[in-house]
Amino acid sequence: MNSTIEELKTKFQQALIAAFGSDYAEVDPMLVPASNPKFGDYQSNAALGLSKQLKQAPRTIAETIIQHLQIGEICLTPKIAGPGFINLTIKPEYLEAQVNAIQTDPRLGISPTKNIQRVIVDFSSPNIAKEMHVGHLRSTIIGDCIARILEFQGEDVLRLNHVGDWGTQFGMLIAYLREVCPEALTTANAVDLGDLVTFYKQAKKRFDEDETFQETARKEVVKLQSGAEDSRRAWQLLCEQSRREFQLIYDWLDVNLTERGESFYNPLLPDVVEDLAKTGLLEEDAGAKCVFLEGFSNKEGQPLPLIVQKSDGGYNYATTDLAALRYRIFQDHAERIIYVTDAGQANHFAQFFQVAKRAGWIPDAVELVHVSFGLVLGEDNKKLKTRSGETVRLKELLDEAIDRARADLEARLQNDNRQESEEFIANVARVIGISAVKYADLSQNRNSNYVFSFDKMLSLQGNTAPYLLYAYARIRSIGRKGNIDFERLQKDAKVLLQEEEELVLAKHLLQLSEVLKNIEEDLLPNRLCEYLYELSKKFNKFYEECAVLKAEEPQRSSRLILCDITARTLKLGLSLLGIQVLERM
RNA sequence: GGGCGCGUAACUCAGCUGGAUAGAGUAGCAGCCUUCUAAGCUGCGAGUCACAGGUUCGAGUCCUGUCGCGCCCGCCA
Repeated sequence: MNSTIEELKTKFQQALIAAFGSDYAEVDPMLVPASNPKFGDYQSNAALGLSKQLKQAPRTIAETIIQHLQIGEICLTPKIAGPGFINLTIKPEYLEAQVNAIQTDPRLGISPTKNIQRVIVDFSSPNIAKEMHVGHLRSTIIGDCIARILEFQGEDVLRLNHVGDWGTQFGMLIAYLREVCPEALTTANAVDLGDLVTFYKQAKKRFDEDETFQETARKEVVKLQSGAEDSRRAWQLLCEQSRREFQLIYDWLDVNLTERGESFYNPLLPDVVEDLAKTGLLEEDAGAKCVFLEGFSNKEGQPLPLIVQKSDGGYNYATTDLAALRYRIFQDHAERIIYVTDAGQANHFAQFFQVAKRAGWIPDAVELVHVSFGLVLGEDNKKLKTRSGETVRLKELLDEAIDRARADLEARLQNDNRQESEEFIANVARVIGISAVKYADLSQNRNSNYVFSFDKMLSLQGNTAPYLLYAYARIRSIGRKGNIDFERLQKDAKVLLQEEEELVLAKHLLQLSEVLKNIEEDLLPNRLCEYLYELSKKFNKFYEECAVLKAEEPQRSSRLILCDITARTLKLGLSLLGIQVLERM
């Protein structure tokens, strides 16, 4: 199914050619949703822009365009308003036909993309032997959502977890554990991740203070990198331990990822440096091999280098990222590579992208995108920390969301005198808690910092997950009450749009495809949240004004169809956010 | 010193390629349940879009500068 806006765009282009000649074939009809419902559904701003070129008044141009416009099937008679806007209102019959068409379509009228791209979404990426923190939570939630949307659009998506499982920190940690807790290096589960994190902090402190220890740690890195049996085994144990811990979080969040950590690229690092040398970009500075960057300077105004091999011969993250980039392009055949990390790494991405481009490693058809996001702040507007100043453990954060959701639910059950099973309560609390956390994150423009507030995200009012889940549950409740078989409804019933609320709802239902198309380009999940929030509001208004079960036929069936499509749209939209729905709540 | 981002209602935030009178939600006030889940709906008030210039028929949106906040800046990731 073609989207209405696309169809209208084509009609406008034809009208422009008919009116002003083929020179105007490329003119953008500037077709956008109306800025205010009283102006109709869509507006074209083309006449205003053409005024200078045609040396005519915008309103005159608008009239000429309308004379050549053949949209009688879709719209009521266009109206010229203000300085020269062309306002369009979609015909109810056209809307009815569109709604009827999507009703029988499992994809709700959204056709998969025709030019399938190989897309890599690199997200989550926690560090082994460290606790996942809220920054990883944002990356995980946003990355998963983007991956889900691209997958639904039909793209060939590879979700990669670029875990920090390599590098100097392991030498440090292993050396330290050899001293204080050798069993951790030989026995699975000898210590839990929390202890490991403590050891890691102690090791870091020791590393910073003790030169002898630094030397021991460096030797340990060399041992590990050269493949020494016991070091290797110790490293593997640490990784497995962390991996299990991460998996618990991913299970809670319902997130799938393919782990391909930094260590994977280890054998490819020497080639990166060698090939850079061949391009002539590589320089040596203070013993380090580096590429000097364009447009980046240090405090003294000197060009800044991207270091790919340290003076001690070791490699660092820039090298790994370059190796990963080449692998993704030449082995995975990625055409679009999306990195979901915090905005603090913007420099790093701009830098190694630049080097890769100058080295000629990025084919024209490949797009590199850093999807960055702001910090998670506490309600004091500072970086989110526990009261004691520690980073917040993700598991505890999710637990608290679920506990609070449960407390809210139980209070309400008591208030309404409802009896529900423990299983029901536990499930509803879990879904609400987790979705509240996810939705709070996704519903904000990712570029800005985000203030984390349990009270706001779990609130029953406003742009929150519970509000959307409630709208869905309300519809399902109608279905139960009326004993409706929505599958059978599809066969013979037709939608009739008469009341204002019905028209408004139907128009909104038809816009999902456009919204998803935009998100595929700008990768802003908050646009989908906004769409779903508007949908819920419009449904609630409809619910308030239009009785469904008590309506007479054929209105009753027609309204049931609207309910059905709304529910399916909410379910689909929420699933793209990584959020489950509840039949009852 | 440089880079990136942000600055919109009392608070938290939307605002898509520049378009009509800048929108939501919270909080406040006033209404609506014998009716499909009131976790809802309706109404009211609330703004120098940080500031100053510029481009344009038209700027919250683009350009330049200033101020404020945050993050990042050579051998950690």
